[in-house]
Amino acid sequence: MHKKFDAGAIEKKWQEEWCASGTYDVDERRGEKEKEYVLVEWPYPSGNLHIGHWYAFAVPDIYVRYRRMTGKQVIYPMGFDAFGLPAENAAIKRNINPRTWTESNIEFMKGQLESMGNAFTWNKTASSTDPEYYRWTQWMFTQFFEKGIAYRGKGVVNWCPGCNTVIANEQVLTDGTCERSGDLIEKREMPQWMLRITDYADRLIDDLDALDWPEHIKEAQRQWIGRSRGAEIDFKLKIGKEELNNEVVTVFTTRPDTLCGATFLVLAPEHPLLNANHLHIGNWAEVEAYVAASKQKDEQDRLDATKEKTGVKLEGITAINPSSGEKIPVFIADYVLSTYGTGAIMAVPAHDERDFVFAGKFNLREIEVVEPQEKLGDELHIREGRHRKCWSGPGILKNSGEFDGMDSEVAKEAITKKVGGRMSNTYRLRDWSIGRQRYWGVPIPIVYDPEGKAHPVPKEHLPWLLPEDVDFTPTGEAPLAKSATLRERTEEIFGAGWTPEVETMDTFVDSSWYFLRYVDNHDDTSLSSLTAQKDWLPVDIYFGGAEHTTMHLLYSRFWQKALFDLGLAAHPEPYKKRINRGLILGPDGNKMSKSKGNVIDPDEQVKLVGADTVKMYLAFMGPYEGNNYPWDMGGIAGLRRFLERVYGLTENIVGVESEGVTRQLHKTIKKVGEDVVQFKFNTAVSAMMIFVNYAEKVGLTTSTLDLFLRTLAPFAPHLTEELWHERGHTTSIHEESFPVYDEALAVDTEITLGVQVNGKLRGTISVSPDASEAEVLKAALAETSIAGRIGAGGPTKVIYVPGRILNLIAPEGG
RNA sequence: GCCGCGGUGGCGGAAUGGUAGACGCUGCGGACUCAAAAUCCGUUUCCUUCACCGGAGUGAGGGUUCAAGUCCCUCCCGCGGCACCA
Repeated sequence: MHKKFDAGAIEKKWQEEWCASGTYDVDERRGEKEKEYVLVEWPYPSGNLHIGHWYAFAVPDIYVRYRRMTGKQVIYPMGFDAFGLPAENAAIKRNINPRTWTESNIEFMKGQLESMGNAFTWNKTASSTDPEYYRWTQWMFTQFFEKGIAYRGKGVVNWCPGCNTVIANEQVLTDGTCERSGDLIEKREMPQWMLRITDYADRLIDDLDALDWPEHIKEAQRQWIGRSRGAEIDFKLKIGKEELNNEVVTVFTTRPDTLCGATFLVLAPEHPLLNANHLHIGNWAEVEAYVAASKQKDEQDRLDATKEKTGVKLEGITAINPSSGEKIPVFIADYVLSTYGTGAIMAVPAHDERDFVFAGKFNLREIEVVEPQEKLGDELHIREGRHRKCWSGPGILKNSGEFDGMDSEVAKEAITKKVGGRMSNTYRLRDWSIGRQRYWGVPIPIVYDPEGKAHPVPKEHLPWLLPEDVDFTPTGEAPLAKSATLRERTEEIFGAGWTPEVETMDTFVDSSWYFLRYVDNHDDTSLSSLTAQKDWLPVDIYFGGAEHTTMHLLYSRFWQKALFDLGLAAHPEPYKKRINRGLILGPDGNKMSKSKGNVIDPDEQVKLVGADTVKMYLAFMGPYEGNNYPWDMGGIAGLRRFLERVYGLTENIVGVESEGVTRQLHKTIKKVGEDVVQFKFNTAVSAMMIFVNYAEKVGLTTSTLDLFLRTLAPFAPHLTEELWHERGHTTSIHEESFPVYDEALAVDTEITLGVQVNGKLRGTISVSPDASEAEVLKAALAETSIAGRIGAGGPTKVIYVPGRILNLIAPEGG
C-alpha cells in the first residue's frame, strides 16, 4: 500500500513559506540570466475561481517553473481586469458601490490563486481599477487625442440593449449578437469616441508574418482586417445629355481589369451623392422610398447573401465608362455597402456573381472581357445575350481594345493607369469605438469648453477620478452625466461653462497595455519606463483563450504600435509567441454551466485531492494547445494515485540500484525537458509515470530519488518540496536546477527490434541498438516465424534501420 | 462559397516515414477481506480459435515507398474564422 499524504497540510505550509520568503518575487533584471516574460491573460474578478482559471494559470506554471530551474530569470505576473459590467450589475443588485464589490472579489480571488501554489511574480501586479493604473490609461488617451489617433466620430454604432451601451464591431458576434450579453445588436446613429485602428491596418497585417503565432490566429486577424487590393476609378455622371463636370462617382474594385465589361454602376443607399439636390430628378420619389426602406431593414437582413437582390435605377442619370466613353445606367441597391470601399461599385455582370444576378433580374447588358485559360464548359459563354454562369477567375482579356490579349493580372494596373484611376487598398476593419454609456470604467479624460470644443484633461489633473455620487442604473444615458461632483470639479478646474465628458472607456482599453505596467508597476512618472520595457519586453509567451483572437489580441497590438510611434513603447509588437488553450468541459462533455449542473468547483477538488493533483491532471489531459477536454473524476483519481506512489518511492530506497533505473531516470529527464518547452505536458507526465512504475518495483537510490524529485518539481511543487525537505535538504527545491541528463545513459542497452518480411511485421528480436546488420540478420533468421517465410536462398534484399526496423524482402511463399 | 485546423480503441490521448494504440481512465477476471472500500496482480482494438497460429484495422477511395496514422491526389465528416466586402 502506498503512503498517503495530507495534501492540504503540505500545500498550505509551503505556500506560506514561499510567500514569506518571497521565493518567486522578481526585482532587478539580472543581466547574467536570460529573461523570459511569461504572460497569462489577467482575469476578471468575478468573485470565484473556476476550473478554467486553473487550466489557464496552473498549467503554464509548469513551464514557468521549468524555465526558472533551467536558469532563466522568469517573470510571471498576475493582476486583475477589474472594470466592466458584471461589477456594475452586481452592485445594482446589491445596492453597493462597484468598487466595494470588486475589491472584495479581488481579495477573495487572491486567496484562491494562492492555493494554486503558482510561481506568480506577485510583486509585479496591477489592477485596472487602481487610480494609479488608470491615470496612465487616461494619459495615453490624451496623447492619442492630441495626435489624432483618438477622435470624436459620427456614424452608425452598435447598440447593445442588454448592456445599455455602444459596443465595438469586434464585440458583435457573427450572428449579430453581443459578445457579452447575447442580445441582438441594434444600429444607432450617434457621436462616438473612436480610435484610428484602421490607420494601422497594413502594419497589423504585415507584422503578423514575423510572429511566432499559430497560423490560424494570424489568418483570423488577416481576415478580420480584410485587406483587399484593388483600384479606385472615377466615373463621370450625366444628367440627360448634359455632362456634369464636377460630379463623379468613385468606385472601388478589385478587378480594374474588367473595366471594359462594366455595364452599370451601383451605389449604396447611403451614398452621399444621393444628398445632392440637383440629382433629385426622374423617379426620385421611388428612390427615396427605397432608401427609406433599406434604412428600416436590420443589419442581419441586409447582409443576407441568399436573399433576392433589390434596387432602383436612377432615371435620367447615366455614368460614363472611362474605358469606352459609353453611357451606362446607375442604380442604387442595398447589396452595395456604404461602409466598405467607396460605397459604390462598377458592375461587371459577366465576371462577378452578384452583378450577374442583379443584371439578370434587371435585364442588363453583359460583356465578356476575360477568357478563362482553364478548360471549362461552354455554359460560361453568352447565349442569346445571356450567360448561364459567370467567370470570376483570371484569364486573358478580350473586348477590351488595346488591352486584348493581356493577362488579367497584368491588366489591373495598366487599365487603372490608363483611365486615371489609383491602385488602392480597402479594408473590412473599422475604427475602434471605445466610448461606453456605463459607469464602472475609466472616465474618458476630456472636458468641453463653453463652445463645445473637446480638450484633454492635463496630466496634473490625472487620474481624472471616477465620481462616486452617481446613480448608475442603466437608462441608456451615460451615468456620469448625473454626477454633480464631476460637473463641479470640471468647472472648478477649467472655469464656468466647461462640462465633462461623461462616457467611460471600453474595458478592452484597460487590457491593451497591462503587460507594460506589470514590469514597472510602481512607476509614478510614466506608464512604464523604457528601461523596464527594454529589460523585460516583449512578452515571450502569451497564454490565453481563443475568444480574444480578433478582440484583445488585435486591440493590444494596435495600442502597442500607437505607443511605439509616440516613443512610449520600446517595441512595435507586444507578444512574440502565442498559445491558445482549449476549454475544460463538464463531465458530460458539455460546456460547464450552472443550468446544466455540470460545473466542477476547483476549491472542492483541491480539498479532495490537493492542488498538485488538480494541476497535474489538467496537464495530463492532452496537449495544452487547442483542444477542449471533458473533466473526468476517474482521471483525476489516477493522478492522485500517481502522486501517492511518488510519496511511496521514499520507502523503496536501496543502496545500489539497477542500471535499468538509472537509465530510466535519464530518459525521463530528457523527455520531460523536451516536452515541456513544446507545451506537451501530457507526455511529460506520462514519462514520469513510466519511471515511477519502474522504480517502485526495483527500488532506487537516494540520489536518483533527488534527481527525480527535481524533475517532478515544476509539476508538483508542494509534494516535491515536502519530500525534498524530508530528505534532509534545507533549501527550497525550487531554487535547484533542473537535472541534466547523460546522453549515454538516456538510451537502452538492449531494444526490441521489429522484423518485417516483405513489409509485414512477422516477429521481434532483442538486440543492442547499434547492432550490425549481420548480427540482426542472424538473430532474425534464428526465429522460426521469420526463417519459415524466407526460402533457403535467404532474403533478396535487406533493409535495416538501426534501432527502428529490419525489413527482409523475399520471394512470396519461399 | 473562401481560409485555417482536425478525424486513431468504450473514453482522454501516444506514435523523428520504421513493432499503431505509450500513459491514464473505464470495463472484465483474480488476490486480500466475514463483507465492502482502499490496495495489489492480470487483462482490455476488432474478427477467428480451447490455445498457438492467423486475418483485419488510424473517416472513404486511389497513389508514392522496402515500409504510410504520418507524404501526394480526390472525396466525406467535424470544429473555428470570414462571407452580398465589390
